Amino acid sequence: MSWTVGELARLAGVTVRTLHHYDRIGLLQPSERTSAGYRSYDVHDLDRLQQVLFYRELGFPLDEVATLLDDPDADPAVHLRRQHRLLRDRLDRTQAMVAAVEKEMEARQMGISLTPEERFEVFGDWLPEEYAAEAEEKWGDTDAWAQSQRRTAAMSKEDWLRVKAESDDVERRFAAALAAGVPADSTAAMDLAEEHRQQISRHFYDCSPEVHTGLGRMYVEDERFTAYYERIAPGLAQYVSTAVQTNAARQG
Amino acid sequence: MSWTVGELARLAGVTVRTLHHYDRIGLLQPSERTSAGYRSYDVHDLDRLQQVLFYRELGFPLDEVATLLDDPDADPAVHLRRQHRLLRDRLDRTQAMVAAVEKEMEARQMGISLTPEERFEVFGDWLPEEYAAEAEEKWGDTDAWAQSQRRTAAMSKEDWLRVKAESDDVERRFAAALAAGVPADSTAAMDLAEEHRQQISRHFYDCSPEVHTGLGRMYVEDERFTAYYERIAPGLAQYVSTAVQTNAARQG
DNA sequence: GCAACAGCCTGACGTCGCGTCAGGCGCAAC
DNA sequence: GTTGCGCCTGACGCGACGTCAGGCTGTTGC
Repeated sequence: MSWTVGELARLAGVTVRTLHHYDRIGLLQPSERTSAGYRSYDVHDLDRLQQVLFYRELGFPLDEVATLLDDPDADPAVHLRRQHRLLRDRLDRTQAMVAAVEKEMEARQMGISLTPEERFEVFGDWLPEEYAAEAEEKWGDTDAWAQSQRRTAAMSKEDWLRVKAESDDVERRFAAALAAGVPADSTAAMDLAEEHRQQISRHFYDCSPEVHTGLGRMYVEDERFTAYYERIAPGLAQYVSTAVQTNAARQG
Repeated sequence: MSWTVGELARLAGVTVRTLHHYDRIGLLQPSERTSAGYRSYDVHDLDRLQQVLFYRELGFPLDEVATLLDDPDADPAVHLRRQHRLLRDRLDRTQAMVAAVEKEMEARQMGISLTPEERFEVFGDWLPEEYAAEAEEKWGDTDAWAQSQRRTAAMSKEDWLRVKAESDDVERRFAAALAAGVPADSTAAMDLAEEHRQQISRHFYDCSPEVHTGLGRMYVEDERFTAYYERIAPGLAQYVSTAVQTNAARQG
């Protein structure tokens, strides 16, 4: 059994142009061409298209989709598990948005209004979806990653909220220290950094001082992390980074 | 209280460039400029930005967001209700995708594989999200729309599935008639069309023969509907359209 | 046996929602 | 008074296609 572009397009609910595009960029090349140059897709191509559409729907850029699908040691089961996780993340996120809307409706009915921070909270909940893929790219082959995957996979939504509350707390105390003018290389700041390290070890993976140093560097080098901390308070990314790295040096 | 671009960007989790862009295209213009030309956002701007981000997250193009927000008789409560609905649609859709992934996992474990149609089913479930906005644009001020809104708002997920199964059935029988060479203006095809009309009346809104004629025209004129029917079978859009319009003429 | 027509092909340019410089002004701090 | 961060306005770039234009192919109807 094989399909022409038009047939596959109808089947999958995309346009012919999209399939042309995927061909051109090498994301999905038909396994055959007829003598007249017509594209001919077989069942494996169809399989791949399904995966592509899945990751695309979840917001992955096409080049990342390509690297995910071309990873030689990612069998179908790996993809299915990952997709399952990503979807659950999305469910959680959507539920959070529902909750936010309901909160606003209630507030409105009671005639009160929310603070600016409260109103944008739901948009700031970065951490899951977007980052998951990149993180795996970088550290997918490390023990830490596997360990983190196992632990977080077993976590319920309530577990997540507890973990998030705990880390929010440390972040707030970091921000307070920064605002109070406490130097980033002071003992107080380093103690916060140490607390941060132990949190990671408890909830995600063994975070040695060396690993923590790497994380600290990333907070100022990877703009995603930088943006995350800067949204809490300007200068916080650099502050936490310094505290973490000084603390690691103290331990070592 | 007012905010500079940078402050608002951090608060809302977007970039300064994004706010510049929204200003340029008129989607969100700061209520004031300082003497030096600096943008100054007040609490209403902040309010509007939140709405913009909400609709954007739900996949609306920015110009549609603008028309939604600039609608004079859409008070905040209307937006909240709509957002609540859109989110519930999204929850359903995501849950359907989770179910699809789990179905695949099971199939894989039992060593069987799904049919191509089954595998793309989840991507074909058009109808809600994307269309909702446009539909309201076109018919938001009609009685039919209000009626449909009231009824569908009260429907549970099971109700939806029942309705969908019913309409799928008629669509399949239309496709079978087309495949069997039954003319679109035959009594058999018109009977199917009549069944279609009564389904709409039962589940959504009073669909008079005249309204049904309009719908029929749309099936070939609006490419979204055309695509929907063409995915079931090539030529089905035109076929259903003709059957519906001939049937309406018979009634009239 | 050939005309008609739907479907396929390859450029190539357009669009949307920003990202990313470049070059320059404003203002608060040291 | 200069250092430096934040703001400004162009202007070009990019990802993921949409949308013609111009031409070949393959099936169907007479």
